[in-house]
Amino acid sequence: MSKILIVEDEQPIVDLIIMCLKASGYETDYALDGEAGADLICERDYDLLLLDIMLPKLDGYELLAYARRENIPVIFLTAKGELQDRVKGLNMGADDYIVKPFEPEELLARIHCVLRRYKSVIRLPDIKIDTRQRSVTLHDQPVHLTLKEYELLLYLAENGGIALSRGQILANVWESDDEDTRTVDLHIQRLRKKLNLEKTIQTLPKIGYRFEV
Amino acid sequence: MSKILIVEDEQPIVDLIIMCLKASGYETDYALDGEAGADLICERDYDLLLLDIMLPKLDGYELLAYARRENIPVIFLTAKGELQDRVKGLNMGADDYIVKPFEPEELLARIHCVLRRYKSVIRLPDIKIDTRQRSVTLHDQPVHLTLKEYELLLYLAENGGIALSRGQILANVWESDDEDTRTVDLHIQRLRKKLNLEKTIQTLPKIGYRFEV
DNA sequence: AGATTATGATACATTTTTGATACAACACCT
DNA sequence: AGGTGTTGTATCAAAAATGTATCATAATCT
Repeated sequence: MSKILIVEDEQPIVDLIIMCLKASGYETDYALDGEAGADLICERDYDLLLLDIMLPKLDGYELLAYARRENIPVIFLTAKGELQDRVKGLNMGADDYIVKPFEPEELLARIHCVLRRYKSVIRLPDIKIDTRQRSVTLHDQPVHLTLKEYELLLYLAENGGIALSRGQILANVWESDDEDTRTVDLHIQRLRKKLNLEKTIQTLPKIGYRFEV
Repeated sequence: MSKILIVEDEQPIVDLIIMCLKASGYETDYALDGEAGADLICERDYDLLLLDIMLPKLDGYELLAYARRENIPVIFLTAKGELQDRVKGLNMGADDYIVKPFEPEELLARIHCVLRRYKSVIRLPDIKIDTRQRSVTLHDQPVHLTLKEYELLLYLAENGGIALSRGQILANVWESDDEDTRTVDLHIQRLRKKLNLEKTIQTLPKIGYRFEV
């Protein structure tokens, strides 16, 4: 079952949440300040974080950065007045928020929703990409991709069905605006070869490429 | 009418733009820094963004990323010297740019153009054009068009019912002012053949062509 | 009608773009 | 220093796109 970390400095709230989660079969850990939370995030592997924003030592936003690094979804626990916080958190990449005080049912619903929505695994025909492990398999056989190959694959997969110019690809994967280079073509070739994507990655002559979905 | 968000840190420019847009019947919002802009983009639904590049807190490129996520077209407002910015922006997927200071008429023209162009699916009898995919189907069967064929079709479809001279077509699709060439005729033929447009693309002898709608 | 001009159809030559391969530069690790 | 892996450039071959030339056909004009 999923493992959830709670970082929240008010013990009674922590206890309440843990009770709820245990009852629903989730595994839980908790930390009462940001630093302890950060340590746990690094040490262990969680499927979801519940983060208070106002925390001693390290605040929720900083923990959010940790979470992003490890690709763990986050739900913020915000106090009533902190609408701005909420917006900022969502902008920074939180997956949801819940306003304290909340009903246990609502919390569970949101957790369920985020976990379901949060696909660290992208499934394509024959290919599976696990963004948390940064691993790719073809017919369940692991395939080694270099960094650029992996990033390119991800970009293509995320933009499946859309025509992408070389310029766009370069800008987004390489963060370059070079015009006169065949780098993209070469990496497309390598991906096609490694993952049998000859048909899936369509060449659009004079335009660029399109990843068929 | 369309809703447009302006993100620009110079209030006088904002006021000017708002005045223009209101006069043309657009609904407007504005933000004076990148963060406020990001919040608005997430909260509300815009049809178009006008983005300055140099902005406090979050720059135009970052906002562009937000826009891409929500599929909102973007026009950059660039200062005179920033040609590189312009190129980078276009590569990253901006739809147009305009150099400050600009004439209100020009801004309106570009806005109009982008909004029209950004409709991603154009439906014609039997034919569907998806501009995001850069794909064309005839009776739901994909039809392969070359770049020029595709651009020509788009131009014709956008100017349905209007008589177009070869000169106009050449100017708009080929960006050429060649006089003595049969290129247009040839491409019209190819389109007619590929998409059963013998009747739909009317020949206007001594004039040019007209796409019937 | 016959001449003239404009357009349609086809074939082909040219140019441009992409695929494939080899290799050089570079970083990283031991 | 040597080995390994990644990344991008250079080169050539293959494929695709594009435009010209040519001739047939249709429309127009005197």
